Amino acid sequence: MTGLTGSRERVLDAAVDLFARQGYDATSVAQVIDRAGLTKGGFYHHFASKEALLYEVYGDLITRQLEHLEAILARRLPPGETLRAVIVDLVASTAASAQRALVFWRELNLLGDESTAEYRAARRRYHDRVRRLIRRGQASGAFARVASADMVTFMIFGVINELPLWYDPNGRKKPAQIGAELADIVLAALEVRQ
Amino acid sequence: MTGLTGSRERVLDAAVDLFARQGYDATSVAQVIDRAGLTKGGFYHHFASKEALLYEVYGDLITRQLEHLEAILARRLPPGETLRAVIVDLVASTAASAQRALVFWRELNLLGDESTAEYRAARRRYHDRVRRLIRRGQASGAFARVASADMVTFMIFGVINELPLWYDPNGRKKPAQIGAELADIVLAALEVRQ
DNA sequence: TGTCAGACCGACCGGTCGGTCGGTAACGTC
DNA sequence: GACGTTACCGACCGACCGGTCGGTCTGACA
Repeated sequence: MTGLTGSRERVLDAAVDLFARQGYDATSVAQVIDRAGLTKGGFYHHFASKEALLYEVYGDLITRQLEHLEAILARRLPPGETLRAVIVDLVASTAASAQRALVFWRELNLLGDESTAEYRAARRRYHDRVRRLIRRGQASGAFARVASADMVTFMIFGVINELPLWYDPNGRKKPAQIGAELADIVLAALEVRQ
Repeated sequence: MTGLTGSRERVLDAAVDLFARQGYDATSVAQVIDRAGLTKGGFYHHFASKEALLYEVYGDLITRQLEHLEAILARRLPPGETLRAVIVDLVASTAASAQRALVFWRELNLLGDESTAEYRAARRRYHDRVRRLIRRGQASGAFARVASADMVTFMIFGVINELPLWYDPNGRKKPAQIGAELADIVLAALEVRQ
């Protein structure tokens, strides 16, 4: 029955799972095709290289997240509401693609060549957008200057990047709840008090 | 002149740097010995295997951090001051051994066998101590219940684990300053307001 | 001067890696 | 029913991997 599904997708699914569990380097092409149920020849018919497989695993995850971010920013809500929406959305998309997010975040720092430049740039842009949002909020008085915008940004992405390590899709806490909780802490820290 | 230094140390230094930059799997023994200036035979005279090298890179970092933590807890300061001291100390030791911390944190999730059980247990214990500290602070009313102790803990370790990725030893911000800033945000989030 | 141990050398080993390639079977099209 | 295309097979390749091992050099000590 699985034969009906495209080999491409089966390979991709197997690769995501293995890369997430063992890492890219520690996973051999043989392992991937073994689980996907095809052979070397079949694999290299669909993919140019093992590395191409890795890029495909990344997919448009970061690009999609960036689009979401731009959409939220375009709504021009107050800084607090904007930041909350950004965090909730980012947690949701990260949880929904937890394995891919894990591979993305773990391997991107290792592949230093120009082939990952696109993804790296997208990630940096996401980072910059959030930092600017916080900095502007602080400048306008909406957010407290309890810490630098850089530190707050590192904190937000620090949790979310590690989310795939502890998030359990079958657990009690749903992504929306996790996102809300995280937004609560961050906004509490940034709350202006007199 | 470098010949005066022990080969062991030179190998270890080279390994830390290469592992941090490229990852453990992507680094070959040949690369390490090439940089350290000795040969295969010399390397295997000092180390039992490539994996042994990795354990040595971990060293007693996590154990030392755990000892620091216990010492701080033993002082029985108020929750707020304890948490601040813990964060500042953890940031300081992570920054001081940034490369080792990076390798430790990145590779530990990949090596699933029993050889890393010791390190894994130590890390989990550190995690548990901090979470309990926060939970008790919330129970006693010292900390706000803005979010679950789990989430706050994930946030603290999330930033610190990723610190080696952006921390610059030659940068303006010193570890003590980073630690203080991080403690400020966390404590601001946990501050009880009426 | 003889001896011994530790440090180190470098050729070599079996195995695994990512990747190639000539071939074949199924199928839509005319 | 001939033909091109697409999907796939599996034997094979050279490079490189971690690790071994017989041997050499050197310095401390007797």
